[in-house]
Amino acid sequence: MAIAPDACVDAERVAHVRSVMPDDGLVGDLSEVFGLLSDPGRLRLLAALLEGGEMCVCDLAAATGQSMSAASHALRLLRSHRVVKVRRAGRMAYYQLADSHVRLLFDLAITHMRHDGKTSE
Amino acid sequence: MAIAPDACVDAERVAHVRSVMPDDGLVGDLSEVFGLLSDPGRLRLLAALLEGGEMCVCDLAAATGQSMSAASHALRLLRSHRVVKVRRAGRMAYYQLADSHVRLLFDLAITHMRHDGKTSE
DNA sequence: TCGACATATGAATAATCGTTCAAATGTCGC
DNA sequence: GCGACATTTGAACGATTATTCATATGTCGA
Repeated sequence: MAIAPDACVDAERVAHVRSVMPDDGLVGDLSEVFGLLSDPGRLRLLAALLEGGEMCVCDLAAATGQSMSAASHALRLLRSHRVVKVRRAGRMAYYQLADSHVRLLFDLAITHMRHDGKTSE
Repeated sequence: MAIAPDACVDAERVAHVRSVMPDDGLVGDLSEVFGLLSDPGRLRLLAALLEGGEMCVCDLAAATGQSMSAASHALRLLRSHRVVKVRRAGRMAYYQLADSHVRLLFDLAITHMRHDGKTSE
């Protein structure tokens, strides 16, 4: 692992940066949240819910172009992280966005990043 | 794959949602960007650069607690997506954040998400 | 109760990703 | 040029992740 060989290191600056570095908990949470948003299928689900309000799994699958099984798995992940919430009515399950930070992030990203310099290589 | 069985589907709503669904290009770019931010090591690198301004690989490795090889690999990824840029001076390589949308996203996320309701299950 | 249906789940495969080690590149001081 | 050094790179391995198929759960209408 070799955390810090003492070669070219500017010890003072490194110490300062380390002192203000967000703790492992925050970094871990952040990376998990971004991980949730790093899949096109899940992104499309969120986009659909942002537009459609409350939708059943079947409609979500159709609107996002994936199988119902895939949609269900993805929704389960999002649900376990409180990004979406479910309302059950009979044999249907209706999903909608939860008021989470993730919603804000996604909303900002999708509105702010339309048409501009690409991010790809 | 089974894109749309015509069972319980509310065809009208599905059609509408599909019509405003961001295209594959945008969705792909977005998921890539979020993917870049979904790793604790890369997140720490960005946090260090946000605080430290411009730093060499050796300092970045020390400040983020990873090997120089790991840091270099991560920086390479971030560089290829124009999230960071490099300035070379002799045998050193100095990295700093680029003025990308990713910086804005990360900045917002890290300042807005400090200490609050967890996102874990 | 029976069969069709909406959704959920588990297990298995395949693909992707992060980390590490070893080695390569290019630079500096002697 | 030689050796030490900062960084980069490639390949290999292990771990995580997405996707699929098959099946399970629970609900509705007849």
